[in-house]
Parts: sequence; C-alpha cells; structure tokens
Amino acid sequence: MRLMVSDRAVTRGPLLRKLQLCGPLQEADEDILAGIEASTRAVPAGADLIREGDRPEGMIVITEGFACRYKLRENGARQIMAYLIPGDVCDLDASVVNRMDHAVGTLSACRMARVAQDNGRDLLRRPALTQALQTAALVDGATLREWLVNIGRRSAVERLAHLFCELFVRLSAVGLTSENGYDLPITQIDLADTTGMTSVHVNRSLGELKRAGLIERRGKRLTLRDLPHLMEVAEFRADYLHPMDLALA
Amino acid sequence: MRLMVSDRAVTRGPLLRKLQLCGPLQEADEDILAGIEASTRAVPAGADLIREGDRPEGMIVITEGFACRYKLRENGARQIMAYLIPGDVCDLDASVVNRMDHAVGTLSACRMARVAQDNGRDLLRRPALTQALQTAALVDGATLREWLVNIGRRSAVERLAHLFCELFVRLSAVGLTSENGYDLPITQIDLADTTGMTSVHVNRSLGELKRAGLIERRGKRLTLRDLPHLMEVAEFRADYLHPMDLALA
DNA sequence: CGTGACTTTGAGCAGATTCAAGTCTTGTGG
DNA sequence: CCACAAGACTTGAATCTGCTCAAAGTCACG
Repeated sequence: MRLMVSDRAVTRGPLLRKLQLCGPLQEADEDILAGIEASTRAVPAGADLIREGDRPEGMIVITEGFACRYKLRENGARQIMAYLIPGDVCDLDASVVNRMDHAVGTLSACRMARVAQDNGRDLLRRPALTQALQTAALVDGATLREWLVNIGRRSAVERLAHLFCELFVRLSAVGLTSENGYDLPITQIDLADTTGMTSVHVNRSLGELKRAGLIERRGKRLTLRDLPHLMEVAEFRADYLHPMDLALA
Repeated sequence: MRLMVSDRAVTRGPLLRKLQLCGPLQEADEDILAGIEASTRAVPAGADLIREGDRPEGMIVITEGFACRYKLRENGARQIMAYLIPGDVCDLDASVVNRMDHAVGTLSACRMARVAQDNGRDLLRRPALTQALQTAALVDGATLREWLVNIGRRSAVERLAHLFCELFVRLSAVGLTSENGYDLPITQIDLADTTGMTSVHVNRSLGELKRAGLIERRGKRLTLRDLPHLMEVAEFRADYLHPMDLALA
C-alpha cells in the first residue's frame, strides 16, 4: 500500500501535479487525469495547435515543452499573451466558445494530450475537477493581468526579470526546476514577442542581467544566480500564482 | 400589451441591455436584473470600490460612469487593466476568490449596485443568467488579451485609436453613444495609465489624432470624426467584443 | 561541414520620457 | 455671480530608452 502511494507519486505527471495544487481531488479524479496524460502525442516546434477563427474542439493539455497563445498584426508583429507549460490546460471554455480570438502554437517541441469535447464534459461532471479547473483558469486570468502591468509599466530589464521569476514559480509547481534554474526552450525572438520588445533589445537586456550576476544562460538552460535580488529587481510577488491563496479551497 | 413591451424597452438599464446581448433571457431573468439596477448608489470619482488584498464580497454592477481595475507599483506607477462601464459586472468570481490581486476604483463619478453574496448565488441558480454572465466574462477576457496586444505591439497613436474604437462599440451596446461620439469622463492621466504611456505623450498623440481629423474633444465629449479611418489606423476588428460571435448562443 | 536559424554587436535614429513652466477648466466658497 | 484654488491640459527643450539596419559570429542539425 505504501509502495503504491509512493509509486503514484513518482509517476504523476504535470497535469495531475498542477491540478492537485488547485484543489483537493478524489482518487477517481486523479485516475482520470493520469489517464489523460497517459496518451500524448509529439508536436514539433513552431506548429499551430489552434488558429485564430477556429472553433475549438475539446481541450488541450501540455505535458512537455512550451506553447503559447498569440496574435499577429497585419504587419507580421506578434504578441504572445500566455505561455502554456507542462500541466497547463488550454481552452477549457471550448464548450462555450464559437470562435477563437487568438491562436495557440508551440514555441518548442512539445508533447500534448487532446481531450475530446465529450470527454471534456465528463470531466466537468466531477465537481472537484470542475472546481480545480476553474481555479486554474482564475490563476491564468491573474497572470494575464500581471503581464499587462509588466509590459505597460516596467522597463526592459524588469520585464525579463519578472518573466523569469514567474516561470520559476510555475515550473517549480510541476517539478521542472532544479538548482535555481530550469530549461527555457525558447528563442530571444519569442521573449521579445512576449515582452513587447525587439529581439535586439532583449539580447542587450539579457546581457545586463547577466553582467549584474542575476542570471546565466547556457544553451536552453537558464540559471537564476540570485533569485532574491532578481525578484527585487522585478518587484515580483508570487501571490497571483498561488491557487490556494487566490481561491478558496 | 404592446405598450408594456415598449415601456419595458424604454426604461431598460445598461445591465439588462448588456446581458440581453450575451444570451437569451427569460422574462423572470430580466425582472431580476431590472431589480438590481433599480437601487443604485452614487460614488464619487477617485474612490476605491475594492482594494488589493480584499476578499471580495458579492458582485458590483456599474450603471453610470467609468470605473477600472488597476494595480499600483511601489514607485506609484499605475496600470489600468480594464474599464468598467455601465452594464459591466465586476467580480462574478467573488464566490471563488479569496484575495483580490488588483484593485477596483472609479475614474469618474459613478452609480453602482452591489449584489450581496447570497443574492449573487440566486442569480447563478438561473441557467440563462449564468450562461449570459459567463459569456460576458469571456468577452472581458478577450478584451484583456486585446489590450495586451495594444500595449505590446502598437504605437502610441494606434493605442489610443484602438481604445477609442473599443469604447465606441462597448458604449453603443448599452446605448451610450450618439452621433459618432460619446462621453469619456476620464483624464489624460487615466488614458496614460491605460495605454502604458505618459500623460504628456498622450496629450501629444491626441493632438496628432485631432490634426489628422480623426477625433475631436470638447470637454468630456469625444467625437470620432472619421470612424472607418480611425479603425483602419488602429487595425481594429470588433470581433472580440461580440458575445454572440464569440460564444455559442 | 555547410546551411539556416539564432545570437551578438555597432552605429545612428526615433519614439517616448522627464522636467518645467504656463494656460485653461472646473468646482467651490464668499 | 465672481474670484480663487486645484487639478488638468498644453507646450518646449533636453535626455534616454528602445528601435532599425546591418554585419559578423555561433550553434545545431542534416
């Protein structure tokens, strides 16, 4: 029995980990989630999962890699509006939405599971799951608001610092950080389209953070050399990311 | 009978008007909404309705004036994250949220109704109302995403143009526009905190729009002198604001 | 080991900010 | 109904942050 629990813990995927933080689940709920994560498919980097104007079908769960919500302007400029990282659920609203006002695409190679419309409805028939998903959506909304502040009222360096802090917290929640760092499998162009800057300026600002001894990047690995100081620079307060703090249990 | 219907139409307030656009309501639903709007109280400009960190109680409906969601940085910089205009409902999530991650305050003198927690739950017991409120929340989310694009990827002039187009559509929906214009009872400082700029730069950019013959402002009244051209400048597509388009009926 | 995508760096420029002063509005009390 | 005060708007000049354009360097992958 002990072993089984331990076994469960070891193999639990990001979706399960994340939703457990969003509310208390029953064992049956957890089995459902584990089932969803069991069958994933690979998607290459730079692929669109949903295009603007589509009618979404069912719900998508990311289990590996980075995806994003984004919009394009006519001149080709892109604004990324959210990162979808392992454990994140996309388009829970599928059942209500007629037409996507934005696209969803991968930033790196990903693994994902699709939950068909009907199975999705089954999920929503389980109160604890519904509650957890709703809480997760609440956190997504709070994150979007924080991004608006980030772009609207912070300097280039501060924006990057804030983003890196946010990702550290989010990735920690699903066990994807180690030793003050994590894999950030995206380009400086992606960072630019996230923070409303140019890739050139992202490059210089990253240089500043590096020279200040706050971060280090080798390959895809990002190390936060001085997290407390980085958080101070970014004026980062993690409250908005904590489901149990934000939402009632 | 005809007269009654007409009477109903004449006196219907912004809340009712807005939610009717968000989904088909029964007569009983409409009576409930009309009841909510019947007793409002006045709030002066610059007052906080909800403070960051508060546990929200019930739900707020704006019936007159402009309010907003906002956050402050430690240095005093403010970022406005949403406008609440007549008919808008604030903190529908009240029943789930433990702690507000942002504040809500008035930009102009307002009239508003508060719906207590319990009465709010009564609302949610009516499926058509729940559905309409959910659709309204969906539009709010889409609007927030559009604002991120606005600040992240549009120039100063484009940002203002886009905001003015958005407000024209939203105010039209509740009958608050006339002759290509509307009352915009907020300061250039508020516009700056909305668009991520300085009030000085807002002033100069407004001048540009005025010189281009696109807008005119006298007192609180804003006139859109050439809406088609303004929409073109802003690359404005109203899709994201149309509930019936965005959400399934 | 070559090719394409990404990163890095430089130089010049443009958009936006800051600071500051002056003007206009608006609301209030006398 | 006027005068005043406070806040909001306008404008100029100097500065700075971030952008554009361009070229060279690096890395990963076939």
